[in-house]
Amino acid sequence: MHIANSLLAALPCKDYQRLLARLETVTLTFGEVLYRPGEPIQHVYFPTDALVSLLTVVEGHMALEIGLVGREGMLGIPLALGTNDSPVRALVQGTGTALRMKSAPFLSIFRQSAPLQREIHRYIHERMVQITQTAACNRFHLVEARLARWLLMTRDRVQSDQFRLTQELLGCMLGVLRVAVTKAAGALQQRKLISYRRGEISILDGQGLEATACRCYQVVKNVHDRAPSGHSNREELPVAAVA
Amino acid sequence: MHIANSLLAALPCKDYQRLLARLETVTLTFGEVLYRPGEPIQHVYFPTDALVSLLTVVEGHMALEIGLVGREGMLGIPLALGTNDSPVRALVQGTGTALRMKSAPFLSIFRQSAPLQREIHRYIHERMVQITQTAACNRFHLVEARLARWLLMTRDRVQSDQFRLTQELLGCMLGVLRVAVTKAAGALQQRKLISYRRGEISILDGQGLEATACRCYQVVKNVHDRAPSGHSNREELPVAAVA
DNA sequence: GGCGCTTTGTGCGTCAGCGTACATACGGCG
DNA sequence: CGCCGTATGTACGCTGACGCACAAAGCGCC
Repeated sequence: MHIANSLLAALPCKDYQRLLARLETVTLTFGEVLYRPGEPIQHVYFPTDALVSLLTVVEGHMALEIGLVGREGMLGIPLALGTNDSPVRALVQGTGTALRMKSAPFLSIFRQSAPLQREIHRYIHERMVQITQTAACNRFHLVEARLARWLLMTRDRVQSDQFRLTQELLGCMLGVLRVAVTKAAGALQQRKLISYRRGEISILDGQGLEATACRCYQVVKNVHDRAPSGHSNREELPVAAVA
Repeated sequence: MHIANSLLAALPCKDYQRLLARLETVTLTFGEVLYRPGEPIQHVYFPTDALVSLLTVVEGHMALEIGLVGREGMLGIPLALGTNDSPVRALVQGTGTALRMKSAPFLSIFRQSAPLQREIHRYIHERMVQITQTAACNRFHLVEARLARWLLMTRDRVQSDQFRLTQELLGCMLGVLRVAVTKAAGALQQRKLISYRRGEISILDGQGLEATACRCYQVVKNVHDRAPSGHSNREELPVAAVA
C-alpha cells in the first residue's frame, strides 16, 4: 500500500500502524479554516492531496502566508511542543484529502513513538527554515519573484502543474494588493511561463519560473530534500563531525 | 543562588544540577559570531547577560534579524530537533556572559530529562511565534515602529534602559539602510522617547515607545509571559478540550 | 591639539507598491 | 439569451524606502 503523506511514510511499519488505527480520512475543502489563532487545536492533520496555507493576521493589515503544507508535512506542530494554541490561521487552499486525529490520542502516541518524534522534529526544523526564508523573501524580493516562488512551492506540494486560485487569494498569500498580483502574473504570462484563466493557473515552463523565482525557493527545497527521510539512521546525526 | 537564565531557572533542581555540572561560563563579546549557516553547531548557549541576535543572510542583500535571544532563551535549537545545522547566523549584540556546553553532552542530557525537553519545546514554540511575528512586522510596518519594537525587545532582554549599538548595525537588524535608521531614530529622539549619542542608546520613555511600536511587540511578549515557566503542571495542557 | 576614523545627519532622483477608482471579461443561472 | 456576480485588467497620484554622494560632527590616539 502506498502511503500518501511523506511524513507518515517515513515511519517504521509498527509506528505507522499504531497511528493509522486512530487516523481518519477527511476531505478538506477549499476555504475551510482548520485553525484560528486563539482557538485550541482539536486535531492534527497529515495532508495527502490537500494543500493548506498558514497565515498570520496582523491587525489592520492583510494576511500574510508564512507556511505552506502539503503531503510533505503536517498541521498541529504546537501540540508536539506542548501547547494547543495555534498562533496562525490554517486555511485550505487546495481541496483534497488528509488523515486526521484528535489531539489527545495523537499526543499519547507521540510521547511513546521515538521515530514519530524524530520525524516531527525534523519537520519542525524544516518549517522554521521555511518561515525564516519567507520572512527574508517578503522583505527583499519583488512581487514577481515571490509569485514565481509560490507557484513552484505549490506545484511541488500538489504534484501537478495546474491548480485553481484567484489573484485575490494570491495577494493575501504574498501580502500584497490584488493589483500587484495582476501585474506580476501578467508579466509571467507574457513570458509564457504560466497561463492564467479565471482562477485556473497552469505552469507552462517550470524551468523558466525557477529562473524568475528568487533563490529562496531552492534554499527551502534543499533543506527538505537533504533531510534523511525514512529509515536512515538518524541516531548518529548530531555527531556528524565524527564520520 | 540566583539562576540568571530563565530557561534553566524553570527546571527542577535535579535536572538543573545535572546540566550545570557540564556547563561552563563564557564571556560573549560584541561582534562574535556563534553560529554560521552551514557550519555545524558546536555548543548550546544559555545567555545570562549577553544578547545575541539571529540573522538570515540572503544572497545579494543585507542581513535580516529574525530572532533575539537573551536570558530568556537559548541558542542551539536545531540540536533539540535532531540536526546540528544552523540555518542562521548568531551574532553577539551585547557583550555579557552565557553558560555553554558541547553539543554531545547536551544531547545526552536532553534525551533523558523530560523537564528540559518540555522547557525547550516551550521555547521553540515561543521562537516560532517570534519569527512569524517578525516576518509580518517587517512586511507591513514602518521603520520607525519596527525600531521602537526592537529597542523595547532589547531592553527586556538586557534589563536595562541603556545599551550601545550603532545605527549601521540597527539597519542590519531591521533590514533597512542606515539612513532609514537615522531618520527614524531622529524622529524618536525629537519626541523625547530615546536619546542617541554615538552608539549609546538610552530609552527615556518606555511607555511612549510602546505606543509608537507596533502591536507585534505585545504579541510576542504575551506569548512569553503567558507561558507557564517553572513548576506549573504542564502535563495536562494538551487535553484542554476533553474536560 | 590636531589628525583620522568612526558615527551620524542631509539631499535628491528613482521606483515598487499602496490605495482607490473604474473598466472589461468570463461564466453560471434563471 | 441576457443578467449579475465574480475575476481580471488598467490608470494615476502618493509615499516610504532605496541608492548614492557628501557634509558634519565625536572620539581616540599620537
